[in-house]
Amino acid sequence: MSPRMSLKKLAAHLGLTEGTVSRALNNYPDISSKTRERVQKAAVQLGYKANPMARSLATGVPEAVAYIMPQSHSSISEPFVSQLLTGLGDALAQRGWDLLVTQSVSAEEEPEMIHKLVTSGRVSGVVLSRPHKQDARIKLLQDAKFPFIVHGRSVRCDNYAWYDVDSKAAFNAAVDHLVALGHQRIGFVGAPTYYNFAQERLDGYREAIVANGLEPDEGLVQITELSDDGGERAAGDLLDSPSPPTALLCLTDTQALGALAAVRSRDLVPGKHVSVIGYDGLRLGRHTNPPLTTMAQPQAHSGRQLGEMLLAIIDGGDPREFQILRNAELLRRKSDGPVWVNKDQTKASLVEEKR
Amino acid sequence: MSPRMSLKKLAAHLGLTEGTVSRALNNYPDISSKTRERVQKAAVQLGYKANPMARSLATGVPEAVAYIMPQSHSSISEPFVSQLLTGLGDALAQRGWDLLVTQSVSAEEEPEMIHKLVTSGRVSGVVLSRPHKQDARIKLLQDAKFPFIVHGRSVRCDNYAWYDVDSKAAFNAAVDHLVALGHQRIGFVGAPTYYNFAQERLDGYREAIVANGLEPDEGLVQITELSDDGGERAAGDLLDSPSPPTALLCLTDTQALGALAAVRSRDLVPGKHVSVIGYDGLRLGRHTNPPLTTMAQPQAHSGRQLGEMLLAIIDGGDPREFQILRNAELLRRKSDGPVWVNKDQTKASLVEEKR
DNA sequence: CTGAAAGCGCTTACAG
DNA sequence: CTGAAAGCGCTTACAG
Repeated sequence: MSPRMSLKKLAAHLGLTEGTVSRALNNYPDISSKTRERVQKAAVQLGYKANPMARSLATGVPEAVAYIMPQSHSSISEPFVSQLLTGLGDALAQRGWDLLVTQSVSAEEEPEMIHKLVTSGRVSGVVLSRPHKQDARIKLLQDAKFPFIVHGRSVRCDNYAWYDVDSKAAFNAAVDHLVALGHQRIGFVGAPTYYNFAQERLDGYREAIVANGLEPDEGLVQITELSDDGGERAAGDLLDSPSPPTALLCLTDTQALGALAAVRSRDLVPGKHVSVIGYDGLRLGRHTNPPLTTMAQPQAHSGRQLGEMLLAIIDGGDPREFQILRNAELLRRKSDGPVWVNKDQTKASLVEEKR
Repeated sequence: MSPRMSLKKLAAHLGLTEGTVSRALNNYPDISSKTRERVQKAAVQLGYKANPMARSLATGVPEAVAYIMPQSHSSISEPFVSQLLTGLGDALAQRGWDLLVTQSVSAEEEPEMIHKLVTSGRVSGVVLSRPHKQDARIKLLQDAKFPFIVHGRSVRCDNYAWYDVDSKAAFNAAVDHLVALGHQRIGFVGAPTYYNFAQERLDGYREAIVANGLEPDEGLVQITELSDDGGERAAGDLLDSPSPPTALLCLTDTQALGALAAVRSRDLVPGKHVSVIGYDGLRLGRHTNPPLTTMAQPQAHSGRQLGEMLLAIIDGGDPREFQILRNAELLRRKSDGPVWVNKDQTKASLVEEKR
């Protein structure tokens, strides 16, 4: 490792001034193509790369972007962040930019953290995950006119950039599917609705219940935490109720894992006695008992898209022109099936009997 | 958002020079406590924070560290990187440092990438994952005398810092456990041994086979890729062999997921007809069919430890003093059990019959 | 087309 | 104890 190359050394080596070398390297049009080539060749030969911090300081443009990690609720569904980071990193690498990862200890500190990030001058933009319905972080970023993009949407999402999957449509489709299988009592395992995606999915569920001419029953919806344990508890409560659902629709695959456990622990067979459908399309759903039917999000690459859009916005693009809505698709594995009807006992009485 | 505070403005506001204010902020001893307090109070009031890039440029110490993401082989086991990042971030946050995340497209580019990182001056240290037996990246970092720590170890690991779990001991324990259950033919589902952990675990397995007085049989070891599909194929080959194993020891939980599938698809019951043991202790193992017995790594916090150790090394600590070896523990769920013996047919003939 | 100079926002010897 | 100056490694008007 030679003692780190610098502009000064490179310029001296070439017998030029630093300014000229810098302009040659940055492809300024007013440099003769001859010296430009000479400079660029020498740069690669001597392994010269401009120090990004010095450059950022001089240009005022930090060549980095920050990803705010969501606080994890469950260690299970985190393949997402890894995939997202990979995609983001790819997009940034195209331009030689860096990816910073930050997190806040608590939800309350998030705005404070965003503020620091924005004023710190370390990054040119940020990507947010899992927005709340009313998201203080988004407001902050907007007020500061700071480039950002969100993975998901808040309620009012017309005036910023986002990438999201249509939760409502997905839950419509899931309900339709279950109804087509004969289910009339469909339970919903949800999460606190300050998360906008939790609200959207609940809305999608309710909407489809009505659209299918079923009786809405608030006793069929359970709000719980975003984890397998939460899903297990909520599903258990639903199954133990006087007139239990014959199908369980869960907010996430992680919750659905718990729901499967709840079903099994009552000596019922998921996919036979009780249908269970998750959302996310995590690969690990192939290995559950039984394999989990789920509304699968479109393949990966969301990270890359987010990265590219954010870059475009940093370049001056209008955030409102970067709004992508994708669709989830039903991925049938083995945890759903026709409503269970026994000769002389209904599903409800079967559950009754098990107690 | 007021027009970003600067040292200059703060100094003007206080009627002091930038130098004095800077020293007061950085707790130089030669500043009167009176002005120090006055300055620090004003700084918080006006929300002044030194620009990290400018500061790094001036001090020569980049206040950031890079984590090199391992190329992912499977989207399943990635909860690790998320947890690791969280821990690392926590450790760095104590000092107000940043966490950069990078990745290489291919294994061949890794050294090149490391080189760029080191010479770029953006970070003061790096953390590496999943080293190879002979790891070019480690050599590079050592030659450059650049602070780093590795999550895992290469073969020669006496002269740098690392955090690892004792794979060999874990696989000894797993074999002992299976032998105690009566297993004599224990299959091994592994991965390419350029990964040092793959080699260590294989060594641990072999060692224990011999120590338990069993006949080593290379026909019982299968090397495959680090994914559920890989595990499924390898386990399938083992089960379909003329004299199949009665137990399968897998390099990772992800592979074990595939092994479970292979067992089930042959109408055998994991934990009854064939025992399957994984390694990692992923929570999702609670939801497999049946729940996966595994050698569980010690609880989280490895990220935090790695971060703290790296910081200590950057501060001038001797890397050799930062080497932590932890132990995995057998986490029995439901995929292991006594060797299967039927009245009039052995396990082997049972498999035979299934064909 | 290239050079000389100022500046980005800090820190840190060096004086006094 | 504080001020004045130089410097970190770049970029970018401004001259010529």
